[in-house]
Amino acid sequence: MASASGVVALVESESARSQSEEAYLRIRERIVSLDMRPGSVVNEGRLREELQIGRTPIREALQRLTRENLVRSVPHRGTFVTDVNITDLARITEVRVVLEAHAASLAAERLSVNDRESLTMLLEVLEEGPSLDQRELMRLDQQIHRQIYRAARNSFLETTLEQYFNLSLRLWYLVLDREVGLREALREHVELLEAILAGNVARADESMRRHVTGFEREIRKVLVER
Amino acid sequence: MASASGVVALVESESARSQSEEAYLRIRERIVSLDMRPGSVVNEGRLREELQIGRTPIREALQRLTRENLVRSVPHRGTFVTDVNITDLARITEVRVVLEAHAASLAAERLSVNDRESLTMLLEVLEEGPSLDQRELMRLDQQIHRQIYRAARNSFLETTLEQYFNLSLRLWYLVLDREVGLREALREHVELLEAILAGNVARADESMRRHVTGFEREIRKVLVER
DNA sequence: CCGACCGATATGCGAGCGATATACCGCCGC
DNA sequence: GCGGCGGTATATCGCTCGCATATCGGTCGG
Repeated sequence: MASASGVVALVESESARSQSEEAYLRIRERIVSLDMRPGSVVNEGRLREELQIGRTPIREALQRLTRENLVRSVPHRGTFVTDVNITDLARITEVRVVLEAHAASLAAERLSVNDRESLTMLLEVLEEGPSLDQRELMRLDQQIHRQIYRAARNSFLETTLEQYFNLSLRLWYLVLDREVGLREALREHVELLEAILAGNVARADESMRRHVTGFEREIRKVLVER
Repeated sequence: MASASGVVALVESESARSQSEEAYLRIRERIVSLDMRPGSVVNEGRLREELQIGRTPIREALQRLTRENLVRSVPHRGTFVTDVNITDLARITEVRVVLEAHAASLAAERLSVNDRESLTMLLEVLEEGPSLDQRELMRLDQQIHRQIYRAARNSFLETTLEQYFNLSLRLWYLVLDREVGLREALREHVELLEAILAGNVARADESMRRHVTGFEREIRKVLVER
């Protein structure tokens, strides 16, 4: 018995505890990575057979995604993946700028030994940045942001930022194939991490503001010409 | 049939569309107003009979409240109203300060004619502030904040702030009977509204920061001596 | 006195039923 | 013959209900 559950835990180690959580994470991944395209309909029955998960967990996952603005549900008409538009991009960025900057400030202020170590490692990876392709770059960006959220030591801030980050991440996926000028984000990241590691609160705040607004500018460029 | 549903719609006009929503709002109200005390167990069956609502809607409401940190659910042990402590107060305030201030800035920047009118009305009510008791004061504070959220014209920011506001509101209820020095919040409000109405972004930002941190200071005073 | 079993309790999940809103189609009026 | 309208059909959803499962506390046996 114990060994069986041990194996299960091992197999599903990454994904989930409850089926609800599992469904949520997998559907979210699909939406963020554009595997389910913006504006397309979400077919509950189809998800059920594809994920091999019952109706209740799927339903709960969709409700959660609705609250996070990744899907939109119209009572007896259907559920749709949220569309992408420039207005939302601007609104999301508006919030992200102040929250991310604040997180960076707090991280600079409260940096623990462990967090310092993690950020230092990320900085080292950044140094060899030019050898990375867009997907690796994106993955690295994720790690950096999430590590900063953790380092800010505020669980409320962390979960809120996680939500907004996923919304932004989908936008990045949208422009992934057009060689968009997000490589200069590398320099921004270096500056940002150095500021945090130096405990320079004001500069960390400032750097993160530039980074997030720069991100928006680049995404917007590609988005307007669609 | 049509008339019956019409009557129902009339009776429940304010509260809900779906039973899920109804359950959510009513349970949230109970928690925020301390009718369900922090740390107490949430009995699903009891809620079911008290609210005359089925199991699924209650369950969905509780999940939503879990996401908003108003209840905490431990897998097969029970669901509890989230406890209150000074650390959380500090963390919540940390986020609120930057978000509320940003909302105030945006409101000052984007104020529409209608919003201007609403805020002007609230300002007039404020002028006769001293005649208000604590509960009315609290209600007025709610209206002011929510109106500012709306005036900021950013739906993402609005929903996020709504969540944090409810968390804070519960803390206010906690100290409601001790005549706590939140009356000076009146002056802060006046200054805040005037700044927004004048379109003074920097001052709106500044005023809101003072207001939220002042709020925290007062709550904290009462909280530490418990 | 300690450990293991067992019942109580509460949640997680699945399937079906009734309600509802839309879409389509046929009919009526112009 | 064409356009507007009402009725029916269908798909989806919200909710109820019941079973499976996991954890805890108490008790019995060693």
